[in-house]
Parts: sequence; C-alpha cells; structure tokens
Amino acid sequence: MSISGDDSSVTPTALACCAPLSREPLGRERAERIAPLLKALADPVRLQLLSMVLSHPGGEACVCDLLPAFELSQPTISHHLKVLHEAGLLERDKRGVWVYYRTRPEAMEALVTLFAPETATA
Amino acid sequence: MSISGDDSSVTPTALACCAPLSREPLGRERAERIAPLLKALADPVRLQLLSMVLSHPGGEACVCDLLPAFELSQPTISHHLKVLHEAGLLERDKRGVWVYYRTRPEAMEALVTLFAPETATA
DNA sequence: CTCCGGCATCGACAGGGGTCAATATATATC
DNA sequence: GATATATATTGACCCCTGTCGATGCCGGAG
Repeated sequence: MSISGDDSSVTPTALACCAPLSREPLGRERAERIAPLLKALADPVRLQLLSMVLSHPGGEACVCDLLPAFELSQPTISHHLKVLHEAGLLERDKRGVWVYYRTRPEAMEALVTLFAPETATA
Repeated sequence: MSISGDDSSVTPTALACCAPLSREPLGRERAERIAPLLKALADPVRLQLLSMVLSHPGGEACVCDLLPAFELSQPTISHHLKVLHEAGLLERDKRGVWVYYRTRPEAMEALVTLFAPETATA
C-alpha cells in the first residue's frame, strides 16, 4: 500500500499496478483474447503443472516428470496439459517416446504485461 | 537431454518472469489458494468489469456506471460482480441507493506478485 | 404511507469442465 | 512381428457456470 507514500496527492488509478487494466477500460475483443489464458490457468493442477515446467531444469519437463507429483490418473494430467497447450501457454516437443513441455514466452509475457505496473516503453 | 547445454550465458529459468512460479514448483495448497482468483478473472465480462472499476475516476464505480457498457441483463452483471467480490477482488460499498465497487489491493497484489519478475519485498 | 428506482437473489436452462476407466497411437526393444 | 512403455483420445459421469426472467429488498421522493 505505502509504496511511494504519496497518499495526499491522489492516486489516480488507486493502484500502481496493471496498467493495461487501470489505464483505460479493457475492450471487449481484448478481454475475449486474454480470458482464455486466465481460464487455462484457473485450475490448481494446471497452475502447478505450469510452475513445475517453469522451474524444471532447462525450463522443460516431460509428462513422466510431472505425473508422480499428483494423485491423478495419467489421462487427467494429459488433459490438463492439453488445455495449457491449446491455450498457447505450453509448447509440445516429442522426443522419442517422451513428450516435453515448455512454456511459450509470448503467452507468459501477455500475462506479465497484463499485471505489470507499467508498460515501461509506453 | 539438453539440460546442461546452456549455449549462451542464458536465463536460468528460461524466463525472467513469474518468480513464484519459476523459482520452485508451486505447492498444492498455494495453488488452491491462487486458482480461485484467476478463475474469477477468467471471464471476458469480469475482466472488463475489473478494468472498468480500476480505470474509473476515483478507482470506484457503481453498477449504474458499469451496466450500460454491456448488452447483458442487470442480474447477470450483478452476478459477475458477486463472483469478483466473493473471490476477494472487489469491495462493495453501498452509498444511498447506489453500490460502489472498488478493487481490493491485497488481492490485486497477489496476482501481481504471481507474475512479477521478482518477489522483492514479498 | 405509497410509489419508484437501483441492485440483489431465486429458479431454471443450456453448456462447459474435471475426473476416471478403457482404449488407441506411437516408439523402442527383442 | 510381438511386446513393453509413454502419451493421447474417447466416452461417460456429475458438478459448476453464464445467462435470463421474475421477484425481493431497500433507500429516497412525493
């Protein structure tokens, strides 16, 4: 809250965050493009999956790395990975028998900039 | 396996973003606490609503301000606002006949830090 | 007190989502 | 080819969600 401490001079947007959200009302089209990204992440298992892929050595992980961390069936994990993939958040890379997943920087950046304090260059 | 094949100096986590996600695998409990926040935002209408509240003068807006922007019924908008409210993203403030909504800084910060490059002050 | 207007709640409907067991596909090994 | 392993797909289940019309609640005006 007391980030810069200038409470007296009126915070214009009530928060120094989320420039794309607080600068001006989000348009319908843009909202409809971004919502699916959030929807894909709006599940505990998928949040963990993305985090596991991100934090895994090399920034990638195969399903066999991810499966043991959950008490869920293999098809269920496969389903969640598919959701993340179709949302554009994960890339698939089949190497031999294994399938490696890696985050897509563009999609991650879309999320980051959504909640970023400032667009910097703007 | 190209794990140790860091050809260049290289980003250790493949991205300089989302420290809470890329530093270490997200725990189940934490994932289950954050997912509802994302779930509340994972809808185009609610994304727009939050953005409209954030960008509205004074950082707050009453339902009467928000309604005309959508071609949805008043109960539907009321429902979406309730979802955002129950997720902890919006505060309600009834003044006279009107109800004003305002973002909850804590919840917004939770989202910002999720995708922030560094936890910094945490 | 009565009436009107802003907003919430209710009940119902159609569609979507998470999960599983069963099965399919593909790759490597023998 | 036959077999074993790693993922993906299918089909079914139940619960959750976005939407609406109808109604209820509450504060202000006459």
